[in-house]
Amino acid sequence: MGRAPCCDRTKGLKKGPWTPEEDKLLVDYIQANGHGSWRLLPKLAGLNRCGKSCRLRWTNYLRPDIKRGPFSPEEQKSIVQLHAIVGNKWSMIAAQLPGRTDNEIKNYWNTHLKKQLRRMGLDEPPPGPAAGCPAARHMAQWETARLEAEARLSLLASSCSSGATATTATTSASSSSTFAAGAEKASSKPADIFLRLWSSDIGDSFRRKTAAPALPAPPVKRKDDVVMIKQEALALPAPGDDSSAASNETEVAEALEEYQMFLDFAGEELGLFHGRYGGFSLFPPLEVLEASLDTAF
DNA sequence: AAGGCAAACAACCGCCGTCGA
DNA sequence: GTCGACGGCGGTTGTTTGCCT
Repeated sequence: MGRAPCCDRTKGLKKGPWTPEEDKLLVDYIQANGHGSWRLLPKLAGLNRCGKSCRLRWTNYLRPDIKRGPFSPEEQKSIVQLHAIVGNKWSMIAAQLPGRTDNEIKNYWNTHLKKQLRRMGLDEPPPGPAAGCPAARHMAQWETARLEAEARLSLLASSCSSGATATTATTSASSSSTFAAGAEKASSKPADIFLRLWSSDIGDSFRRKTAAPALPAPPVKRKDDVVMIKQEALALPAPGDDSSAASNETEVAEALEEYQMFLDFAGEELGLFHGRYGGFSLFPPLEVLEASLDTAF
């Protein structure tokens, strides 16, 4: 179903750059009355603009919480990481960067980061049909799985290091949503980027839009590692009585085994994709995953 | 100094999803 | 269930700015 343009062009509404006077009218009106209906706003505020133009001007430029100025290295890094995960979902990326607008991030990506990555030989996969190819979808699914796995590891690590039981992280191993809730409960300030991501709108969006693949049960390759991790995790003092401790042991063991499955399977997928994007992969090399296990425990 | 060019950024356009009548 | 209004989003375009020759 098509729809009529939001602005009646026959009325000679002004287009193009905004003047300081127009900005002032818009800011004054919104600060006094809120924006209400954007369609009615221009008339009420005395502006000869269409409502859509007013909304864009406000959200992208005039809003008081907008942070202007150059992107910090941390912000750049976040944008690259988030773009690798969610693609051109600028609003989702902007939601993770307080004070930055989707338009600003989009422009910054197109004018700076895209070129930087290209120069570094980290070009994007070709746009168009390839984006919907099975390999790309497969990759997105695995990224979802990896995020959850990393988040679980983060939660386990934070729970262990704080002396708390790992129960919170593990009782919900079969449920992403309860896991996310558990993660939030376990730490008001999530431990790292993966946990923050998983607890964020992005993680939520993944959980809703991209169902994690139904994992076949792959053979656990690095059994020694799992055993070692289990032993170390289980050696931690578990508060509560003995029966709950036994239950905790099982849950911890299950969670760790599940995480190991993620790692092993992702590692295999890494090998599959590693050369595809010039060595730039969403999946960290297996050694890095192993290192993260080492540092976490 | 002037013209050409590319980079950067603001703003527009059109599509989509949601909501209420 | 259908339709229209609305806001949001991503892609694209237009304008400005700065650099180079």
